[in-house]
Amino acid sequence: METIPAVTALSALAHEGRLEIFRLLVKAGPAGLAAGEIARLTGVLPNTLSSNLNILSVAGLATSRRHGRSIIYAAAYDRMRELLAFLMEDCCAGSAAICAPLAEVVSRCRVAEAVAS
Amino acid sequence: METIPAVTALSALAHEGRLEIFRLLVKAGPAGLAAGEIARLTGVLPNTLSSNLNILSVAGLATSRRHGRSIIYAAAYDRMRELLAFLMEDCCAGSAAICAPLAEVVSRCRVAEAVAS
DNA sequence: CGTAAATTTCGGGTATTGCCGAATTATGGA
DNA sequence: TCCATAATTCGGCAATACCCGAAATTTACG
Repeated sequence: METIPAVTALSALAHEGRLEIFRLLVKAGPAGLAAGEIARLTGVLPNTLSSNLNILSVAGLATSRRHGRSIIYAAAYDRMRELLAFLMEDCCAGSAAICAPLAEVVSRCRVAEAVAS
Repeated sequence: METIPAVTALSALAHEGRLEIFRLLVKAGPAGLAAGEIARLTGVLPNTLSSNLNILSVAGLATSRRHGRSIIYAAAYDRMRELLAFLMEDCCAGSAAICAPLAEVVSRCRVAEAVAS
């Protein structure tokens, strides 16, 4: 991942409301959530939400598809993984002090998945 | 790590110039870099740099100490690790699709460190 | 002391962001 | 067709971010 898209993605996540939206989308999984449902869950106005969903989409962190009258948003797992890889490889360039301890976090994630499935 | 400091850190990194500064600091290691040296390396004006260094410091991503007439800035490895852990655990809450593939990135970082040492 | 060097702080002007109310578009159903 | 629903787009306003030149602060050194 290059610098500019990484900065765009970081900027998209550097907002409390959008971070909450992204969190909801990740929890919802590939099935995603309708915009209206996100508005209901978060309590934000539909137009504000629409703007923030668009920012996440432009940053590549969310995808959208129409389903009847609703538009379903889903987290873009690949993009988020790319962003994390960018940050980690960027950080690890000089030292492993940051990334090496994250091995435990990664392994915990895998365990969580194994338990869930 | 809680949401607010995470958003602050993300916001600090969501800026091309500050991301470049942080990258330089990480590469420089615990020894850090003098503000003037960063200014020379990046070509930004000293006052603009000072402002961005302050933003990184407030976000907890950089530390500073005086050394003679210079002020040495260094990357705050712990804070960056906390931020990455926050993002990964936040992402992994529902699925390992994002974090599990990062195991390879982590292992590559460790190898790099082993080679370097 | 007095001066130079390193960095920060101050003040501004411009650009961007964020939020809201209102209007608009798009879809599904009676 | 007509209406209700879902979501977006538009216009404006307040707040914030960014960058710069100039001045101030802090430290080192003769």
